[in-house]
Amino acid sequence: MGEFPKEIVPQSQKFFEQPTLELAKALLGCLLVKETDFGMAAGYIVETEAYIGPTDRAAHSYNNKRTGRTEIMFHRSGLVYTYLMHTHCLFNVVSGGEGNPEAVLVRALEPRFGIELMKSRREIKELTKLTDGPGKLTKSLGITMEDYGNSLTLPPLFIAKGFSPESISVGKRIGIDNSGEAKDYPWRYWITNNKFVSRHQKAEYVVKNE
DNA sequence: AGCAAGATTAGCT
DNA sequence: GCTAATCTTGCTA
Repeated sequence: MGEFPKEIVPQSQKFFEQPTLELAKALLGCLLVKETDFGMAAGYIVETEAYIGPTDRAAHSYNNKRTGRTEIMFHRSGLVYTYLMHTHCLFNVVSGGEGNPEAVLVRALEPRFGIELMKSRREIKELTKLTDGPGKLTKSLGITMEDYGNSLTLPPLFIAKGFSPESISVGKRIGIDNSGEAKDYPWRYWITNNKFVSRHQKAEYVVKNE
């Protein structure tokens, strides 16, 4: 780990073993780090969504559906679940524990390290459009399907300790309108007033930290 | 082997 | 707000 700034401290396996809704909140403020041959890029997680497979119609693993794509969700918490959506790779943290297919989708980051590298990958200049969406952040960090199934406690792709947000907003998840009742579950979390979130939405409620 | 759908994005009206 | 782009997965035959 000598090549990383010393403030980058990976989260432990234990961190990923909390209940999925708790983990989705706890991930806010954490640093998502990706290392490649071109260098390291990282950003603070500012927006997440929880997917509780067995009973959540919006989840790929709804009704415990187990396919080549969802297989990793049935494994231990803290692994990488990446999948392709149209032309984009989306990044999720496996949760729920062995045999319980749940996950947290990371939807937006606040760029922190390797910003020039991110800009070159996206071919844009505006900082606020670099990682404000699930497909944008994977392209900026260089996350691909090669990361599928790897552990998030170790390089090249891992989650490190960050800061504790003052306030967390809670709302409905994005882009799942055809998922029946599940579309209204308040399982989207974002750091209140953060300008890097993927979309502005009215919060169902707000959680203040002391 | 064929096909429909999709946890998105960029660009245009 | 609306639509095209673009391609893999998973389901049906």
